[in-house]
Amino acid sequence: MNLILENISKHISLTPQEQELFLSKTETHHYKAKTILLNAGEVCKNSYFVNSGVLRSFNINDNIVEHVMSFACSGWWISNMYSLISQKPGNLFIEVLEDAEVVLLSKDNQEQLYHDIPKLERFFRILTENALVANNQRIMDNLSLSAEERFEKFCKKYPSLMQKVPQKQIASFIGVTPEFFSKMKARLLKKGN
Amino acid sequence: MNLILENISKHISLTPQEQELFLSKTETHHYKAKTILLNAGEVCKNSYFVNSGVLRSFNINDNIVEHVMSFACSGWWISNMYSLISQKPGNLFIEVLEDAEVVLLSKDNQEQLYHDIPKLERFFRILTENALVANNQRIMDNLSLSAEERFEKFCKKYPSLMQKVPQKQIASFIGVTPEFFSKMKARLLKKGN
DNA sequence: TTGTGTTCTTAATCTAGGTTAAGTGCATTT
DNA sequence: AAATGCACTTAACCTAGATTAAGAACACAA
Repeated sequence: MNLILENISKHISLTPQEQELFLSKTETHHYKAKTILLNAGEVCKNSYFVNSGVLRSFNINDNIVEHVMSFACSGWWISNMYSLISQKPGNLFIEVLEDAEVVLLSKDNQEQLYHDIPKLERFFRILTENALVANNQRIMDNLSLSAEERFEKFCKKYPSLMQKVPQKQIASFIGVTPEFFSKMKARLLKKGN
Repeated sequence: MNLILENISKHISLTPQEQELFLSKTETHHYKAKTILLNAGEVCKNSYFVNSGVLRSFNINDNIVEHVMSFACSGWWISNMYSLISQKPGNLFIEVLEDAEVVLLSKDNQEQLYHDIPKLERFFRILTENALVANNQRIMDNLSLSAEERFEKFCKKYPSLMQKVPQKQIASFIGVTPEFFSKMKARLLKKGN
């Protein structure tokens, strides 16, 4: 079955016609690793749902340092929410890390769907609530945990990502330099586990 | 006019009857400073909308250190979203910092309202989206800015809070110790501005 | 097959911010 | 009016994590 419909059906139920309407408003594309789906400075036109592969969003500050905002693998949505809802240029890049099949839902079509299938308001509300809870937790973790503790939490939460993405990007995600991450990893391996 | 209805009308329009129904599902209370509206370990039953005064949410970790998750003043909502949606015990406290008038909306009534006035799904979706954008920004700031830069941003974003809340709580919010905050503030004052 | 780049590691050195501790100036309670 | 407790400051010292630099291991393009 279709992953995105499965995803939706966890929170609301759509009739077959509604499902078809929904899908008709999306586009599915295949992208090679390193493809940039959104550049900083552009207005974000789409939400991206990952069928397979891995994407990430990140920003680059003045010092030419990348900061990873989020990863998305199979079953996850990713976008620049700020830019998407304000339709102003954002400062996030969205990039393919591993060859991916991605479902695109444009902002216009999303608004259209809210109109045609009001239940979808509920679905996206719940989706956004869950994202907010995850972000709340990440903020608390950044305020209260050491780099080592954040790393351990990351490993438990996203075990599959450890293999899939370059570790310098995990370092960036949890908020340390690649050099420190490497040192920390060696330290953890030494003292078992 | 009623602040909460004004708030809602910025995103959706309710008929007078709907407005009345909405209000009938809420309770308004007055609380003295230092009142705890929610304790860590409890299940969060309400969303809180601040008519006047100031609230904050925070957690206390093993070391007996407080970490401020959020402030809420006039016109803002506050809750423990994790606990509210999962109905599991959370680890946040919600406390009144300055005598406050607060509108309570229980989870049950909120669900009831989604049913009776589906437009409210849209309102709360938009509310949650905006909160998510703000949290995204806070995560980026924590990853990429120095304490000094985060402090300056805080001052610009919430000028009124600087006067209203103890500075040790602002320190906690931006992620530094009160001692370092004090030192940093003195440094900034010295070099003008 | 030899470049050219990219990721990862290691190590020396540095610093932003934490810790500990002591003291000051308030409110608020008694 | 004394006492207790917070919020804030200052200063000495400490450390998690950053910076700089160099080399190793690998990928992949020409």
